[in-house]
Amino acid sequence: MRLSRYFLPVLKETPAEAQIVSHRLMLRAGLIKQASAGIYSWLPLGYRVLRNIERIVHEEQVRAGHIPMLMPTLQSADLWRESGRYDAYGEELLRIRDRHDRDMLYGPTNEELITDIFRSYVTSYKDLPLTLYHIQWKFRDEIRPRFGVMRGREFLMKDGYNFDVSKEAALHAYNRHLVSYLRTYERMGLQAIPMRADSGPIGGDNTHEFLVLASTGESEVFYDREITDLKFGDRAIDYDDEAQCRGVLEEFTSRYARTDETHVEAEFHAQVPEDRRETARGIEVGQIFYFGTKYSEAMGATVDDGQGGRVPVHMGSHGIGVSRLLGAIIEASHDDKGIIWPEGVTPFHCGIVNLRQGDSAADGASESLYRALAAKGLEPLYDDRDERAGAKFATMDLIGLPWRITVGPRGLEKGVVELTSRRTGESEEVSPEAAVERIGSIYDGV
RNA sequence: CGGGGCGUAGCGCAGCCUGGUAGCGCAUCUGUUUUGGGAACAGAGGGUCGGGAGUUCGAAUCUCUCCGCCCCGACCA
Repeated sequence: MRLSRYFLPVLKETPAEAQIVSHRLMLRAGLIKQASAGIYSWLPLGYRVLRNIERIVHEEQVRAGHIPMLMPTLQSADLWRESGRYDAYGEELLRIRDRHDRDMLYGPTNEELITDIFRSYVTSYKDLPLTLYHIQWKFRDEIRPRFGVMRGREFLMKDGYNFDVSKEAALHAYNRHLVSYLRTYERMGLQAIPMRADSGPIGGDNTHEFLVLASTGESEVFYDREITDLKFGDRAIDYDDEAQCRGVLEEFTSRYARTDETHVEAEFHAQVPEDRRETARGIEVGQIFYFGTKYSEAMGATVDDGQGGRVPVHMGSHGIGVSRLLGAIIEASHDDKGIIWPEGVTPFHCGIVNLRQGDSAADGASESLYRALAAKGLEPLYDDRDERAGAKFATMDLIGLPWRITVGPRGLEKGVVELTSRRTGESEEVSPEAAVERIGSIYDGV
């Protein structure tokens, strides 16, 4: 993409309403624009990151054997009356009436819809196990939206639902989700720690939240410092292997890690030596639940058990806050100049800064770099504006592309361009061909 | 919803207390000189001062009312 033809409204000054760094940077870098309280438009650059996060979530879900689909945002109140949640959910549920005076609602979650789909078609244990998921906009009419996309009212969420014939099978689904979530967050450059959580209005008694440590997080967290040394990495995993999935769960959840909702000081002290006790703040970026037959019983989702009877299916639900992840990633990865995108989610693979627009050598070298990167399947953002170098660097630093190639007449006389890491700030002079190779190899396997 | 605050040019703000018909910085546009970390000079455009009502000869300014937004608290991906 050529910056001169793109739509990237960066702000030099910080908008007054933004309190936390990720919100400020999202506004300044031209990622989002507030439409009304807790509701945002995704501008082109922010949309690219959102789509990248979505893509990673899809890839990891499919890898775990889960099946993508799409359910509507607007739902009939009738299903929610069936589950009992139409009245139980409270003011966060946005209730809407259509022209025929039918009660509708903007879905805050989808247990009812998915259970209705399931019971309409699935009648045999032979069709299980089954996990369906979608990535769809949700609406929760928060009392006080704040922190930009971190606590919006409208937000994009991946929510998945597993259906299993027994509790044991459903717990494997739970473990499988935990493993796939660990992989998902790591691909985005995040460390998200599973912590024992509270079930809230979804219900159920087996649940973990995934927390990204950040000083601006809304939850207070208590954990054993050893947990932060755990990495899932690129280990091979067979998602159908129950023992393997359970092993990962045990590895990542055996140490003390809880949010303020479930924290018990005495247990914390008993289980963790003093020098490893950490108290910090965290951003919740996902949650997994096993809730048994709560919805299947209420809504009659049963299957033949193979022995002539019918049993309600065991279910769980699993969520990843896709739009919130942008905020979480920025909170975890920025400096005083702007965002630093992890390679996995960056909106463009690298920036090209032409220091002397209009200089035929610099223009020509920039153009050929641009084409060479594109030929490798990479998408560079080429700042071809007739601006001074400082302004171009400031823009690149703000929007946070992890790599930058700087092209100028002086370097070209020596046959080199400058390759700079946004994260470390370190530069090296290499030939244009070597720069293309290096960027290509960085993104191999990302 | 309770408490606090804000709404004036695209953005950030001053002006309001003490009424006299709107200003600063950045951005934008034109021109010239510039160009290796947010350029300089000269000129230009852009505002029914959130909406409505009232007081007044006269309202951004005072009063009432509605709307929107932000912050602190109770709720949550």
